[in-house]
Amino acid sequence: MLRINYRDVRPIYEQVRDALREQIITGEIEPDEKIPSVREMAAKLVINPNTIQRAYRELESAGYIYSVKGKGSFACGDARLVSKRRDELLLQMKEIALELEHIDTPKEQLIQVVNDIYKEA
Amino acid sequence: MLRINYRDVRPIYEQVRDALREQIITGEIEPDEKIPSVREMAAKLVINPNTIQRAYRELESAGYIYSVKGKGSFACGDARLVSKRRDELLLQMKEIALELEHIDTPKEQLIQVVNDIYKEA
Amino acid sequence: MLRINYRDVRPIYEQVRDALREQIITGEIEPDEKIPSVREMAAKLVINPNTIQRAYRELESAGYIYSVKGKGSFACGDARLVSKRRDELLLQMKEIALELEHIDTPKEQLIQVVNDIYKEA
Amino acid sequence: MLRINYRDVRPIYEQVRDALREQIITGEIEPDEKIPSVREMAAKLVINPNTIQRAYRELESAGYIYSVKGKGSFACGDARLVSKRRDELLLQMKEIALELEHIDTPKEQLIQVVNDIYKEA
DNA sequence: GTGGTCTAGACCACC
DNA sequence: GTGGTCTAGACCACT
Repeated sequence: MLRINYRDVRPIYEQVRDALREQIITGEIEPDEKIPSVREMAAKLVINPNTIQRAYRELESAGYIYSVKGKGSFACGDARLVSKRRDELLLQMKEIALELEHIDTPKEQLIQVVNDIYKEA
Repeated sequence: MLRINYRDVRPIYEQVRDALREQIITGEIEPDEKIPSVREMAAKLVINPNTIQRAYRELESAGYIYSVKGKGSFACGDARLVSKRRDELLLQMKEIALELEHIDTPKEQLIQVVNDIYKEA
Repeated sequence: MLRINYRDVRPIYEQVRDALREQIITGEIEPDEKIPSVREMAAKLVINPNTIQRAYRELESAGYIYSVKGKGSFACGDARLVSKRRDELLLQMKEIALELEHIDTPKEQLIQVVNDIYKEA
Repeated sequence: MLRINYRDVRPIYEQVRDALREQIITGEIEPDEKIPSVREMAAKLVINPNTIQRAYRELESAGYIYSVKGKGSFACGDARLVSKRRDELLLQMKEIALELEHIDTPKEQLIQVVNDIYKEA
């Protein structure tokens, strides 16, 4: 279940956003399944509704959920959106790596960054 | 030489800003060397002075140049600028790698990107 | 309410920026609450929209608000914002105290300033 | 004598500037005494002349030295300039302390900042 | 001459 | 409607 950790370094809206995204990606929330309304979620977690709305807004613009006026928000099951986002990110990473190489950054430092991320996970 | 590419997706002020930052970091522009005045640069590139000034302003607040009223703008040359920029880039890369990990991208794909860059060089 | 003082030595965009930052930090503007659009604020204060936008742009790059194209600008409410601002101010104070020490200002004068502020409160 | 420390966290121009200011304030360099030209100083310290020029420029605008075209730069012996600068800085410090008090910063933190500065000196 | 601020008005992309 | 970029032209303070 979704739980807020106030000691987390991430802001609350990121915790909500990431948790829901995780549930959608893993299939815990099925495609086109309804997710709680902004008000329900805000009441359940005792959080400002604006914060929930921000999480939903980002999930929608990232293509993980879609909302239907008067009906609510629903999980989006389109795997192609994820793949498209992955390509964008890999391209951005390429450009950053290029500039890092250009200012003589040892390759090991870049590898280190990647390893650190995948170790924590 | 600094040249504007109107087909570039980046706005003009970002192109100017990034090109100058590059020249300062690589030492092409010497420490405390005077850079062209806002009006000179605007005339040379056939761009509105306001647009140049925005580029200069962002470079100043990022610590790459400093401006003196009535005198001009100067490069903040310093060996530490390179490591500062490197830190910026590594942080950006970290954030991108984090999101890639979140959407279940195999670690090997990230390593591949890094390897490709350093192989070409 | 936010009001412009034309006799203030600070430029207009700084007055707007500082006033909004204050409201966000103190919680007068709630987390993720929508703030007036660039055009609304410009109309209300009878100021050019470009000037308002500059204030918003600086607030965004400093992490106090976030803007979404086509939707509006929103406060980045977070308890950590206060401690962030406190760190900024303490750093500024440190630099000023350093220069004061450099010109042989007696330590007692600096302590006096601090005491005066906290006595009034 | 003035010596550069490359391990110092301060940039070179600040080291030069602060060292000269110190010598002027303490009277080691007498009022209206000529200080080395930009080129002489740059040659002696094996530093980019631009960097020396920046140090001199800041000392001039801060009122510690004055330059006469074709003759060189000279120490400024006017104590009133220092006193004026001190007042400016104390005023700035007052404003910062006011905002710090406003966001419930414990008075001890401000005192701490002052103490740290005067301990190092 | 220099940097810096401000206005007025246009255009774009996104929602 | 929204934020964002760009232009044209004015004015100020400082050197």
